[in-house]
Amino acid sequence: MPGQALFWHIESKRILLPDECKRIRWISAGRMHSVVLTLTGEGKCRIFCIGTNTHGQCGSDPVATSPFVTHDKHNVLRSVAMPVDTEFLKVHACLDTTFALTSDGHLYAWGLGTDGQLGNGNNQMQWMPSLVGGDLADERIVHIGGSTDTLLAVSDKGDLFIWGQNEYGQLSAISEEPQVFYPMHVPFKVGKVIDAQATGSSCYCVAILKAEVFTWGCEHSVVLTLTGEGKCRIFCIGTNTHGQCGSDPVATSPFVTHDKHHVLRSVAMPVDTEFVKVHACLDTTFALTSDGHLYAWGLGTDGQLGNGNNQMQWMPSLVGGDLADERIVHIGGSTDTLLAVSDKGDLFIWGQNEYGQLSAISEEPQVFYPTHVPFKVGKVIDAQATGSSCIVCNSEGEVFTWGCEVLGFGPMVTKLERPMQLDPPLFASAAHESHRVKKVYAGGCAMGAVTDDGHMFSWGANRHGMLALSHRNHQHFPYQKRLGTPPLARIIRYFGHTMTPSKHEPEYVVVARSADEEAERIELPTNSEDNNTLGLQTLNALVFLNDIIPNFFRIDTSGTKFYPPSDGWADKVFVVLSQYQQPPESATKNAVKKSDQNAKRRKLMVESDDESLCNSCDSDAIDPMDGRKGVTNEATRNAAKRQQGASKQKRMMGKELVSQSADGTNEQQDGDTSNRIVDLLIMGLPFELTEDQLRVHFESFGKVVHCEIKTQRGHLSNRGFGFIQMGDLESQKRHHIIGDRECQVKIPFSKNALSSKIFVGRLRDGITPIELKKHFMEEAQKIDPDSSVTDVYIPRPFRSFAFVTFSTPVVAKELIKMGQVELKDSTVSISSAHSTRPQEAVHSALHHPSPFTPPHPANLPSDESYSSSDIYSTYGPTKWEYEEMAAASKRLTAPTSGIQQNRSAGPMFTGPIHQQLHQQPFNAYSASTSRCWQSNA
DNA sequence: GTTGGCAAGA
Repeated sequence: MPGQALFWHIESKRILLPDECKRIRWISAGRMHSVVLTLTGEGKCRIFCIGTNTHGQCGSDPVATSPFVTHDKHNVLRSVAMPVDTEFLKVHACLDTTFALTSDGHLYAWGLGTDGQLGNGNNQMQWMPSLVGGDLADERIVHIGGSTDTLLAVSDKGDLFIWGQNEYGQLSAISEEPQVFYPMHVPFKVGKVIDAQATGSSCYCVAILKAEVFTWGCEHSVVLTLTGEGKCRIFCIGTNTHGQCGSDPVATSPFVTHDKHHVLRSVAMPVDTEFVKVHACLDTTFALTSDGHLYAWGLGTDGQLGNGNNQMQWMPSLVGGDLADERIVHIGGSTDTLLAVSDKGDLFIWGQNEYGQLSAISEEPQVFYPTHVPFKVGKVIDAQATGSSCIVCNSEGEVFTWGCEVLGFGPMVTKLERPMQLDPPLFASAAHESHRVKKVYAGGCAMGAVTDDGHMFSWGANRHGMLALSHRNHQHFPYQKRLGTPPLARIIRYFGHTMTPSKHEPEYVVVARSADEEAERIELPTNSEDNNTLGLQTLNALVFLNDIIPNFFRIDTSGTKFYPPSDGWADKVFVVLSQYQQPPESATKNAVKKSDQNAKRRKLMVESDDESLCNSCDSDAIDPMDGRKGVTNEATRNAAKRQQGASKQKRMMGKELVSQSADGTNEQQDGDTSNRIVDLLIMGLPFELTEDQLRVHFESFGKVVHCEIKTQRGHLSNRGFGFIQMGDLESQKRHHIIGDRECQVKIPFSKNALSSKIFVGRLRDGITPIELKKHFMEEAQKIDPDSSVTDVYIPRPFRSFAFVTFSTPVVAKELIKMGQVELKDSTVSISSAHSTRPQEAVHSALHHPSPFTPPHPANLPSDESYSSSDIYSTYGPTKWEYEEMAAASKRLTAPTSGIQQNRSAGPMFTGPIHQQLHQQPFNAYSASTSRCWQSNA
């Protein structure tokens, strides 16, 4: 930004930065002066001060020049003459002293030094910047704080240094003198300090004791802090509707956990002792003391509070049951099932038991007191739980799981009542490497493990791609994640937020390999989230066996999925004609002739042939177990080998049967463009991708007429999007993974395109996005059976309106024409959603925080920091999906069971048919391979 | 009673 963008008004004068200063890096304000760190176009650092210079705090001689003039006759500021020409990261101003921190960790100071603020051993004023000495000499300083005359610095190691004024004894840990003239290391046991500040009479710092110090639940977070005196303070932020933030949700607003100055209020703990860990599950919060006592507050409907009842409780209380005489060292559990571990390595569980994850101790759906489980799993060191399963690791580095859904034993094992050990070689990233696991993770429906040599593995239901595996399939075995991108913190975050969304039970379509009655049969799950449609990605043609009804199947507009018959899929058997089984051309033609002359059906067959072609080109979509791989990366190959070696089970893996390719185009397409060849907008491209690589990718789907990647004006770097024009319509409608990124292929905005979004007014409070989606899905289908709701947005705080977007503008148009619809016993109004985008731009320019605002040190990016936006990242669910998941997680439906495991099986009929179709998955696991641990009980 | 985040040629 140009220097002129930043100015001060002093005595009606407009003070400017020199033209060469193009960017602002940091600003800080003292009592009567300010300091700004800028970067020139060449990346040089320049520091400017403005304001009162009576003590030299603006970096010029107050005797030689006017004490107020820090700018020239053109009102352009003069930069402070720094003794080194290096990179500066930060500037800081306290009352009358100024500091600048270099990128190599040296601190410079100038201005008032009467209380030793300059840290140079004396109490003189000094207008020329000088190096701050004392214990900082051999340290790499990363932070400077202090608003008055007491200063704190933090080194890259997290050590804390203090100096300056000590009139109130705030530095009494190091000195009894009223001033400390050199920075001194303070050996407070506060862990790794990441931020430190001081008032006129007190100091505080935020320290990281352990990574677990900050955890988050469904709608709230909890942080454990230490004061300068080493006192523990626990703060919660977020929704307090169930008292999970530790204040009375009735007496106070359920959302306000801070005072009018936006300062958080600490949770009133019943004991003033040292806390070592805080933990949040969905709507309940826990704090663990150093002497092994666990406290809980928040939602207790499933017995999460472990106090014997099912009440909500905002005041922290001691967790009881079998924990009473134990010294607890760990608390885990991401949803409503909790696990605690004692110092002896004993395991205790309580809370929700709807999926039998606690069936070793109880048959009830809830367990209200922590109960010791006598599993023979060795000395437990870490324990976590998803919404339906548990995972522990022991001191030998062995991992055990039990419960429901994906447990890491392949698609066949979806229910275990007792812990079963995962094969250790699954956790070895190479033959010679360690396979000892030291830490396990669990979210709503996925798990993870980290070995003692730092390798990370994950597995579970891959909802919304939350496992960041470059594909959307469930991961049935531990799969090694290459760390770096995305960083560890982010992956952990996925685990923390992977809620199981509610879903209607899918139907199962019985499909036979041939019309022969003896032929093997398989059940295919329908997409319950999409009207029980059956995806066609892996099917070449479907022939209805029992009866032939013309136009029996309706196919969606993209030609990729079947709508269910009017009386559902049940009680019918279908035959699949696979291209691997029969000569494709004649067989397909015969099938068409014999069974159905319908033109739409023929079109489908042509398209589905094409679909299989697409699949075989899409390297990421290919099963790593399958020989036909394209560019499968090494990690995938290793994992494939590992999985092959680790399990003798025959299994069918591969892509989801349910089609996703319909997502490739979105609501922005209008009726015309969807059937015309147009330029396609490709978003989400890897930044390093070249046009040639993009062309090669799209050429595998057909002729490429035009290919272009957009770059910054005057730069070579790719802006992450480009345009493609394909030679034919069919290859235009694809779902693409380029590099390791899932890219969105869209038809660009057309100026005269109709809007697919409506404004819904007069909504009653309490309506959820899920309810809105469901209702408008029904409304949409009355208008166009092929249409659907693609987005629902309810602005928060609730203002009685929402926005609903449909897959086609026709639905929006018709609903707007209707003007209103009945929704849950009330009438809601419908009107067009007028875009406010131009105003939005103005609004944001006026009201958004200035881009100059320096980030809070605690928010600076680092491997261990995370922002709340991480959970909405490319890899994870969108905000709306997240909200939906969070809401849904409160009424978890029965986990997938039985045949649904086939959802992730496929491609169809290229491998053995599932042998155990009609058996319960638990039975499918043979006793001979079972290493199921039995309870002593 | 009109929007979050995403980010969008020529």
